[in-house]
Amino acid sequence: MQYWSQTYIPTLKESPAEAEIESHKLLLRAGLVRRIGGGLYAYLPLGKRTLDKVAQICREEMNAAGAIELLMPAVLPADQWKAGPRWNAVREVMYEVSSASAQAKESEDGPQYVLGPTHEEIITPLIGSEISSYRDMGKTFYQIQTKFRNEIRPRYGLMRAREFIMKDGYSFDLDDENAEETYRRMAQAYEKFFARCGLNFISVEADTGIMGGSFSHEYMVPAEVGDDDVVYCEESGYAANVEKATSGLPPSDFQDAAPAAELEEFETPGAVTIAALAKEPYGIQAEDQFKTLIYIGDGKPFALVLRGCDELEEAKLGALGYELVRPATPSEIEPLMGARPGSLGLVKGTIAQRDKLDGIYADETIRLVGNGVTGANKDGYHMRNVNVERDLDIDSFGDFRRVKAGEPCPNSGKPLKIARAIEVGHIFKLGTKFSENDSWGAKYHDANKETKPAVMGCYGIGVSRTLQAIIEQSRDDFGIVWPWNVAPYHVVVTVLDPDMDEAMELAGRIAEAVETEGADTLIDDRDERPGVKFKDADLIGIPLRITIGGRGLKEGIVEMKWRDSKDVAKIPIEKVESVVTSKIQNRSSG
RNA sequence: CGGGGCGUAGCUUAGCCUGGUAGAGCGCCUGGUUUGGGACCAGGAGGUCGUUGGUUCGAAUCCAAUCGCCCCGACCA
Repeated sequence: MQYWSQTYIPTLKESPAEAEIESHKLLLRAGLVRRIGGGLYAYLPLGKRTLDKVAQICREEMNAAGAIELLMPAVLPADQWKAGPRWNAVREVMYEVSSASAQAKESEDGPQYVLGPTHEEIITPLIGSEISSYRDMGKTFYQIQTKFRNEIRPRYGLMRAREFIMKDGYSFDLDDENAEETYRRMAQAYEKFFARCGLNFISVEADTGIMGGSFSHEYMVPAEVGDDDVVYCEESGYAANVEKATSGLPPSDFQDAAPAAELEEFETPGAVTIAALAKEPYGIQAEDQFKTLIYIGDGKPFALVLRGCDELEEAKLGALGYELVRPATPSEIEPLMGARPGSLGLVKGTIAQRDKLDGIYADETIRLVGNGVTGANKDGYHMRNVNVERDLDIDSFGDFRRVKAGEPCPNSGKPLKIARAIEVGHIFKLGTKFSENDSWGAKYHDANKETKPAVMGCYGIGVSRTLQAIIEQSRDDFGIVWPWNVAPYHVVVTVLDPDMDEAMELAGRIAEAVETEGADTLIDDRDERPGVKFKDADLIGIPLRITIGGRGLKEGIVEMKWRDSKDVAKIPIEKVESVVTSKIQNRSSG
């Protein structure tokens, strides 16, 4: 048990200006965290307690799923990253660490150390050097640790911070089959973990991004303030991150629209946007236009074509196999194509330097366009009656467009919905991307003495982000409404007259009884007015409040109120210990 | 990195446009009256007005630079 006067819970009546969203305001107002710098937070005692609760539940579920906890350093040798497959891609989000004496050397060779943003590059050679027999395969290791990522724009408090707490796990299996079994087991552990945190969440198909690997799922908490868009269908259960989502457009049996008219060039002075061509005097619907985009992949330009009405989903460019991809600049585009952006097209024979293009990729849905319009690679000119097979110079087709709400679900055909969500977990089946490396990978000898790479998976949970996601989802006008399992204290005994020995003794007895049930108790013994105590108890969101007041004592009762209910129960003092403990048993088991 | 906004006491902010040397509420300290949903009275402490430079007799106020924070975008393992 803890006396309020002995701990430190600095609640605020007003929200500091730094906070924009409700969960961030409540983190500050309830005295859980304070900002130290941009994207950097100190956990005050109440925040630390809650963070520990979330981490402990995570630990329990990982252990229950057979994972083994370890702890790796946060300061990592840069050489180990440089030897890995994604140094260049990941470097810009990494903090570099240098000692004063090493700085001169580092300026030439890059940093000597980095702060760990994740640990594949560390655990793979670690386990690789430890394990060499197939008998030792089938292990999953995890740690709960501070991670560092130089977010371009930290925001929303703990939601996207430069330093955050993460549970990262890594599995090493004999083969694909075993790896997929591990993946399923971790997925189940994730479901249990988020459920125990009291979260409403969904798992969605996700893009593997820079991590690579064969497939992945994200755990998403629906919330307006989320950073991700989730595409879903209630009918079929289909759910995917918009980066990954596909729709039933185009239909699987569709055919190219038939060419019907002669290709011709026409003047379009000043019209350099899809919208401009859609207006008079041209009146060409966006659906009937081709959108041509030039990107640079690992230094090599390539072209993309989509329907004018569609947006490129950049994450889908990952399928093209480049390590670093960025949009080309106008000065790169003009000599290549022969025109500035706005007049670009991919009609055969019109591209100034076709041989410089590393590839021309088309979204499948452009096949729906017949007699379309595209740029002529000549400023101020477009071409009409453009047809896909006949006229466009395409190397391959793929899925590059971003799905829009209302499009048919790929499984059920019903309209897809889109919702904002917070990503709180992400699991990947990695395959052998890391383990197969000859010099530092993780390989084992099988029963036939053959050397094989371990089939890996990796599993992340944003522990500190989960904490804030819980608040975002579990609050009301008065403050946080903690789910039982993650509440910093389960019960607050609000003593309205702490000067009365009788009241304080009763509070102590109740707290002792409650703690034997495993419930953490906070006794509000402060010399404050009742209103202040009630407001603070609501703000910090303790699930159960027992109020002891002089008035009630005269009647021989105390009051019991759940944070998520308006009802106040009056309980005779002689029964209070048994009543409260039985209520707690119900709540903590349910 | 591009666009926008904001930096005045621990927190929320007024004052800035139209220059004359800083005010309020909350919080904090002292005393008193209060005591079941953020009390009241009296007194008090606390601010190099983000920083630096410039204009001016005089700068929180005007100008410039810089730093920091917030929002939108880009980015996001």
